[in-house]
Amino acid sequence: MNFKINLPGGMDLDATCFCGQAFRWEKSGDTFVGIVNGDIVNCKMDGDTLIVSAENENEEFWHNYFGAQLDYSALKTLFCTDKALEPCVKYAPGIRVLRQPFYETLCSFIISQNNNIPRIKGIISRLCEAYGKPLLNGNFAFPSAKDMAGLTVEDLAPLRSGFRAKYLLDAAKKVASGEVCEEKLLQLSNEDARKLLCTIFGVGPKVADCVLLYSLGRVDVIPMDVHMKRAMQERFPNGLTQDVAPYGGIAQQYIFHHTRTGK
DNA sequence: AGCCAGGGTCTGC
DNA sequence: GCAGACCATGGC
Repeated sequence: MNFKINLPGGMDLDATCFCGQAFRWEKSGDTFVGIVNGDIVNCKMDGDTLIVSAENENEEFWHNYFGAQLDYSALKTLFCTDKALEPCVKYAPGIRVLRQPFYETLCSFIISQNNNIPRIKGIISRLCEAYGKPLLNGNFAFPSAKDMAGLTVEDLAPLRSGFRAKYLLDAAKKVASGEVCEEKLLQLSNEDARKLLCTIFGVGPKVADCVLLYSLGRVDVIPMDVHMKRAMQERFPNGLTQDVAPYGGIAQQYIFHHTRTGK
């Protein structure tokens, strides 16, 4: 099924898919192919319009996924009133923060700890291949919590995820049992949701904040990794402005991408 | 060889 | 509450 989504302020698919927030997108010519919720998704931009080809016809879902409810044009105008933030926005103005499936996001950022992006992608790819549902063309869905809840660390050995394997299994068990679930988290404040996420063995403040921002839509949450800590110290000694703070997570994405790949 | 990568846990003060 | 060791793996 094909449909179009209007994205105010446009989107740079290249920057958005490869700025360290999502790990299951590939570029194929001028098309971007992602695996999302067990669906192979093909995307292309036409001006400010996103053309999506996917089996999942729930337009609401894709609106959510690509943050279509947010006017990035207005956001960027706001961000550029901060002269320290402006160069980060101008460096890759087409970045959007995606709202991704809960369990996949949780696992992905558990895997991300003390790790680099290419290796994160590799581990996730091997996890899907081993325990995810087969899709067309040799693709695999991200496994569900129930798919993984009965596994052992030995079962995860082929992933070469190192010390993170036991963390993944505790996340799988707590999500499969409903002890930690998206429905609960959505009702909680940032602080309480963070606390609940941190009951998972191997989930600390940074991973929890990534889940809050990239899956639960808390765009005011700023995950602080080493790059962001450095960037904030050097470029934003007084923090973000009061006007920007409610969208701090989105500003973070521009800052993170700029400090990592800019010069 | 040593350092770093979108950290967290555990121990000891 | 906070610093430091330790944790697997791979690229540079």
